[in-house]
Formats: sequence, structure tokens, C-alpha cells
Amino acid sequence: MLKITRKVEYALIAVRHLEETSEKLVSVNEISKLYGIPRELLAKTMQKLASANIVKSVKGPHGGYKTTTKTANTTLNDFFEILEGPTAIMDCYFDSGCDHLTNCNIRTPINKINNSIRNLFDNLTLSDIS
Amino acid sequence: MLKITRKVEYALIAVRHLEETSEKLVSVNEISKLYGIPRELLAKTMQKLASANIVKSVKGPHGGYKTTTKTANTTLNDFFEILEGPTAIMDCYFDSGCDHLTNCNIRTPINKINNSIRNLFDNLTLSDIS
DNA sequence: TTTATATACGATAATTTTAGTCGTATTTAT
DNA sequence: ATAAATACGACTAAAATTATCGTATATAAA
Repeated sequence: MLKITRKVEYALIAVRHLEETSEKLVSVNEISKLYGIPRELLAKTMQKLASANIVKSVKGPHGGYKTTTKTANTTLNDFFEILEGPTAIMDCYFDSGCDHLTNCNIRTPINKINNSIRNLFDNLTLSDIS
Repeated sequence: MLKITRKVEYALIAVRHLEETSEKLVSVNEISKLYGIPRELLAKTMQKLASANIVKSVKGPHGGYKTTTKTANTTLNDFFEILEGPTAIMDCYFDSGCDHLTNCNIRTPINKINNSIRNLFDNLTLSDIS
């Protein structure tokens, strides 16, 4: 529990690689071979980061991805939410209502935990954890 | 991602219920009916909490569970770890080694995130989130 | 202007993890 | 004795995650 997904793991690996080779375009193929990551999965992940301007994409031969001015000061919360949706330890507040019979007695605790975690990730940037 | 499991959800519900009916013994049957929780699953969960003295168990007819002096000031980190093992956003530091080809470039970031989360949960008790 | 390389994106299959069930043993109040 | 409750391990079912596949689009270079 409280695990990140492979998508996020792969995204972190890729972004850190791009930061190390700053400016230079690096293709998904290159990164996937270097770290042993499934290419198609990494590709989709990078596409999401690109459409949020966390990285810049360039098509065609010798294309690939590189960092943007936004990359380093992206918060972990934004990074995670771009890839996986809202940061919350339970889905109940985003999907349907509570499915417990009578009233839910953990609304307050769950909300407090969610807020604490969001607050933590809102105040940590990618460069903070490097 | 970053979700808690049902076991933890059910445990939170049960503990909060016990806190509301302090001192009185409440059976798993009662709680499972009240909140629509699978009995056997809740039972196992309570057994773990009991063996860690987060709650007290009493066998036999009219038996059940009740809070202990420890209950309210149990940290979220202890609560989670009793039920689900070490708090970490990836398994790699507890199980086998890194399975990426060359060197893992996210050790530092992952460690920093893990430490931040553990620090957060070490400083929040069950009563803090009530 | 054709070809090769790369991103973009949706659908589907495989795998893994989580959730839930079942059976049996043990304790204990009545 | 019996019935009600916890204790615990093995197994099954369901859900979520992970990975793959197919096709489209853009573009550099021969």
C-alpha cells in the first residue's frame, strides 16, 4: 500500500536522466534500453509529461525529449497528479459515494491524511529530491 | 496509487467505532454488520491490531474488542506498518535489489520521499486525525 | 519524394496484487 | 455440553496494474 506506480517510477527515472543530459534530446528508445524499461509504457508516460510541459518533445529522426524551464521546479504533487490523477489515499471522494451501510465514520481522518500528504507533496519539487 | 488497502480502511473504521463506545466490548460481527464490512477480513485485521496491543481482545461469548491506553496515541506509521509492513513508496529497499539494467538513478529521490512520508506519519497519531 | 525514425494514442492482453471466503482450532460464559 | 467469539492458515475471486499491439502523424535525411 501507499505505493507509486511503475508509470511514476519510470517517469522519475526518465526525468532525472534528462536532467543529467540537459538540453540534449534523448529518445524513449534510448532511455528504455538504458534502464531496462518497457518502451511503450515509458513512451505513454513521457507523452503525458510533454502535454503538461514538464518536458519538451520533438518528433522525427533524432527527436526525443528534453527538460524545460518548468522541469526542476515541478512539485511532486503536480508530477504525480499529471500521471495518476488526484492525490488521495482512498477513491471515495472522487468517484461514487461511500459504500458503507450507515454513515462513514472515517471521513474526517481520511480527509486529514489526504490534506497532510498533499501539503507535503505541494512543498517538494523535483529538484528538492535530487 | 498511494492508496491505503481495505484492511487499513476497515481497521480505521473499527478503531474509531471502539473509541466511540469506549470500554464496552464490541464484536467483529457487530462492526461488520454496522458498516457493511466482510466479517472474516475485519476479523484478521483486528487480530493483528490485538497482537500489537493497539486494541484488547476478549474471547468467548460476549467477547470482542475494546480500546487500550495505547490506542489513541498510536502513530499512523505504527498503525500502517502493523497491518501492511514498512512504509515505502517502492518495494525495492525491502525485497530484492534494483532490477534496472545499469545503475538506479532514483535511489536518492525515492529515499527522500520515503523519509518525508515516514516523518509525516510518525508525527500523526490516531487521535490527531479524529 | 520516399524512407526511416520518432512521438502520439487507443485498445487489448497478461500479470500481479488485493480482497474476500472457507475450514478448523481454541477459548470461555452460560 | 453448547454456543459465541477470537485465532490462524489455505485457498479463490476480483480488481488494478503492467505490458503489448496496432495504427496514425510528424519530420529529418537520402
